[in-house]
Amino acid sequence: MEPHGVTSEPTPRGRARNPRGAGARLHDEIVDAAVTLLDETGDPSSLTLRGVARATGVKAPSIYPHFDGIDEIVTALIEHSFSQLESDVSDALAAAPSLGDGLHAAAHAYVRFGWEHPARYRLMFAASGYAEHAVNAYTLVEQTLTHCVADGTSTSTDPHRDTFLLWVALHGIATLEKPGRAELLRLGPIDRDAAIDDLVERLAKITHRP
Amino acid sequence: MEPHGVTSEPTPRGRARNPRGAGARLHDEIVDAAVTLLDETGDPSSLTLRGVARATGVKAPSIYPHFDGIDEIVTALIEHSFSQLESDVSDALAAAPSLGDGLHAAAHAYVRFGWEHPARYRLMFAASGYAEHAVNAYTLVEQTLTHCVADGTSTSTDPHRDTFLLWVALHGIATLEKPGRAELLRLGPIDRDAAIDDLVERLAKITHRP
DNA sequence: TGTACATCAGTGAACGCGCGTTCACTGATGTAC
DNA sequence: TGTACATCAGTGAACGCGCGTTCACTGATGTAC
Repeated sequence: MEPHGVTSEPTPRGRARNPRGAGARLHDEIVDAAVTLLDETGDPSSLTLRGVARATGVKAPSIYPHFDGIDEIVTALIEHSFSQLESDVSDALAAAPSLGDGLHAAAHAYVRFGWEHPARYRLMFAASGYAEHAVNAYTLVEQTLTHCVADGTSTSTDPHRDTFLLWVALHGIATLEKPGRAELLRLGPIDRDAAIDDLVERLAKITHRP
Repeated sequence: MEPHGVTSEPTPRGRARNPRGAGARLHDEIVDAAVTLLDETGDPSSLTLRGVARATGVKAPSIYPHFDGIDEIVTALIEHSFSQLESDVSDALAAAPSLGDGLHAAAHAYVRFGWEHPARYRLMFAASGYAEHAVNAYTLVEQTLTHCVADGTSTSTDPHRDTFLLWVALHGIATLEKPGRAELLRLGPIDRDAAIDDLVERLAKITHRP
């Protein structure tokens, strides 16, 4: 039993103070906490300076040595998320046994990111400055598609444009959220994974399936 | 000249008190003000009860006889917006000289709504309850596509699924915001209106152009 | 080796602000008699 | 027709809350001598 009215919380949330030279560690802990907070609440308005501090296990003023305000934290969160998305996509491409497989795998990886982190995915593209980041994954796909054309896997006559169409469509399916939603929409059962494959084939003009 | 320090604002924002039986008028004025506020700020966090009251030209407590809180206002805003989107799409369909033209026109109308009201469009689909509303525009398109198949305009073998693919793709291009963004993205000049036509043709399998 | 001091990571207390919500009110307009 | 009253649309003042931001501080750890 605790003494009356005393709830024991000596260390804040189990976070131990960082050792001497490692103050910079808190910087990354703050970004990680913000990511988790957004993923768990699903609500961008939960990203307040005090809220992120709480989630990090630290008091609000401790944020300032690392970030000038919530906007800088959000910027860091977005940057972090884009590089995660980019490596998801490039890993999927790299692991595939063929170029055609690679395009399919990359598309699934891209959409999966959106389905698994819907609030974060939305925030990434809601900000006006997503341009530079998005371009990386984009050019990766465009190059692959160009190779597919050289290779005979695709009959695209304009890989640049077709990559754009594919990207736009994948972005759409990624933001219309998870499988299971189709039933909710009373559209009858639609296999969303198969839909991704269809989009790849029709928009990137992949002729023979893996 | 005004007397010292006195800014003349006798009537609040030019709004005149509603006449006797017409208290319900304020209900619609509040929704309209919320729509305008969201469209103009582009920021869903601007939708606070006090903010909407200000935009309506009324004090905060005056909201309560009409709405229980900001959530009810947002619900009304979303409903209003979906019926606007739905009539945009069905008007475009109705005005077209042929079924194939109709599909193209409907697609453009749909995407235009997203481009012209980006924050509102996002909010409509961010809410978890968009299902029932979205289904209306969806079935309208599905019926048209089915007629296109009967008609020979489309070679689709599964209009239900292809409508889904088309919708998803249009949703994608609608949320990636306005033309002009492509240059910003350093993707080179991509004609976004032509992209919409491409999506319609490839995903709804429209064979002959209007 | 001991000790004074500097540095570093982070806290506590306080502030002003806009928010949501309540309650009693005001003043114009319609209605009963 | 006149007058008392009810109703209706909306306001003013106040509250507690979480927010962002500031400032002086604490206490542990490394460093100079």
